[in-house]
Amino acid sequence: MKRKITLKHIARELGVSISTVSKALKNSEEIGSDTKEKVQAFAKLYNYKPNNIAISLKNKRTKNIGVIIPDIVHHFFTTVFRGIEKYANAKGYNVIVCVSDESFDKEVINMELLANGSIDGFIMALSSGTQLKNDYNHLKEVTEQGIPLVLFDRVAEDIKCDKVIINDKKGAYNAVTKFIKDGRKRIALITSEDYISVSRERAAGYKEALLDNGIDYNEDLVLKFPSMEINENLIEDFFERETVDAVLSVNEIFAIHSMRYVQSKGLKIPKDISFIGFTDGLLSKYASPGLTAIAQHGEQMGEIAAEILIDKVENDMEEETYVTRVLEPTLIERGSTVN
Amino acid sequence: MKRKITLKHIARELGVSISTVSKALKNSEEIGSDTKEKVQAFAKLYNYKPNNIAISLKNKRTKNIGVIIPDIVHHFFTTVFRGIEKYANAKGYNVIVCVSDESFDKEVINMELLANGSIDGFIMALSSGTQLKNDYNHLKEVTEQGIPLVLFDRVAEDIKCDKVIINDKKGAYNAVTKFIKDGRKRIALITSEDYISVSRERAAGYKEALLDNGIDYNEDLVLKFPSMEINENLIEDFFERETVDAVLSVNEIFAIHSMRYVQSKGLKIPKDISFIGFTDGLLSKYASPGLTAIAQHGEQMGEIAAEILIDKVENDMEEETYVTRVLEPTLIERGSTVN
DNA sequence: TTGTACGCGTTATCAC
DNA sequence: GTGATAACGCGTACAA
Repeated sequence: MKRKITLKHIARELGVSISTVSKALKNSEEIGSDTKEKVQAFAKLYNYKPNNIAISLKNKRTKNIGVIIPDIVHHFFTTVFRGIEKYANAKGYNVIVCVSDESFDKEVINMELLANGSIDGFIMALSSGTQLKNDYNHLKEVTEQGIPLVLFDRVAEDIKCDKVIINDKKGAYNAVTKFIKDGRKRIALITSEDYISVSRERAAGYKEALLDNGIDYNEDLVLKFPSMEINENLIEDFFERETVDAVLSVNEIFAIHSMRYVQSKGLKIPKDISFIGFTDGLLSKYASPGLTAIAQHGEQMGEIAAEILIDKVENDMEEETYVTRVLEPTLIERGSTVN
Repeated sequence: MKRKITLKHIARELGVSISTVSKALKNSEEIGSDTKEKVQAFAKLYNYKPNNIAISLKNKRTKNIGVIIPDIVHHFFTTVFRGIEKYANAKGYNVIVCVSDESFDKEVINMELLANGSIDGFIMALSSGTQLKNDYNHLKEVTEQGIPLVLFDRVAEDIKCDKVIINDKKGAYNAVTKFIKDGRKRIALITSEDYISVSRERAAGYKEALLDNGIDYNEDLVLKFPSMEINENLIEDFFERETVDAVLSVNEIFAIHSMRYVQSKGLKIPKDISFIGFTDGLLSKYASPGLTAIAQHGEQMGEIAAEILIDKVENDMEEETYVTRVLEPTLIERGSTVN
């Protein structure tokens, strides 16, 4: 087993000093060409590579960025992650991922762990636990230490940092407007509780689109799930109770379950009832009929977040100026709506 | 902005030496209780946390594990990752993820980067590029440096390291056996090229099950995609050319596309034609009818891989003994087959 | 042209 | 009980 070789080994072996070796490997002008050659040849032969950790300690830069997301087995987050990883890697950064599992405590623990020197900056989406608790002290502590932070998707108003989001409200607004144009009258919304920032925004867009088109907002047509977990009974109850001809869902899973349920009841999609769902993922694409979806451009979101973060990391400007980039959602039309 | 505080700061502030502070914080018996109290109070007040990088340098242990996977936007890999992350986190390790994007070069670059001190061990699935090239020198170099490596899912015979796989051959064998028991005669296989280890194994199981049941292996019934990319034309040609009453697919995507195509041609699933697909993911669950699937137990796979790796990392035994854990696949029956 | 000395933050050993 | 010193691996200002 050939252990990693260090400058010290090379120096000892060649009978020169460590700094000579260091300089020779950097092709420093100070070093004589014969010594340089000798050192470089030796280094190459033994495949010398500087130790990242030592360099990190010296430079106070790890070239690592920390990503904390609520869930990794989730198409949207995965997509964002790909964007982050792509950009970061191109810039020579590695990505450390921690999953908060929607839990406030895990989010805090992971964050504090990474903040002790392991990373140069954070990119994260708040866990639902954190949004529910509405406690952002862990974020504040990190930013006060001068560690850059970029939030995406699930953000909070009162955290001072850079943010990348999509215009959720507009996405919902456009979807509902399309329903109305298509002649739909009883438009339902399937969502989660309001403490999730994106759900709140989407619900607002839903409501506004209705009102702008002279349709009353009817709370009976809104099905709110207490968590991100699916509950078949609630779906069943809802569709038994209410007659609707269009459904906007804040995520794919809720939409797909609803589609299957109404289909099992003999309704035709999109003739009898129309569907649009947020997060243009695999399920939307492969459902039958295909689910018209509001694309959130996760990959782009990730790239932008990484770009903002790395820029901050590399040019640590003292001034506290934060940007919020708002991406425009896109409606991907498929068989679940008429077009 | 309150920068991170170090032992040195505390020492200077309290007028004691650095080593005294270090010991006091570790509750060392050597230090007087009044000094200890003073130091601990101060450290708490200023929220002192040891610097991970410095500790890593000293201990030659990073408490990071490197995960290199071909693709993150892929349900199976994502599932495995969750298992890894869960176990690693519970053991106090962080996970650095790199995506090889199915490319040999990226795999090599990422691996070398991380191997220079950033991680204590690797968990990875080979990229298709690497399997095609059949070049494993980068893995060899890493293991020869004494860095533990665990391969999962996409492995190669001649790499000396620990491995976690599922019995792909058996999964395919069982699926085909089920088809035959259900009275199916013309059983197709949709797969990718053989250089992908799992596809090769699955094809072998398919063949063996046929032969064991007295059915000739007919190459015309095997549709091979040149890459993991879907190609609608190939599917169309295949089903126009061949009449089949059962299809085993090495992944969900191929299966779903095929199902949609034959449905569009008026065939009924499972009456006229039956489907089973590998990788029990979201698509299988939500297809209509649901796709009977061979579950690969990704999360469990990840946990086992992490367990093996961390065990090796923490008890770096010199003896080179490697294990290969083989998980049993499970058939999840849904509407695409009769049961 | 080469080498010495110091610092990054921490811990362990040994001396006082 | 407390502190000085060395070491982890590297880079660099400064001295020779």
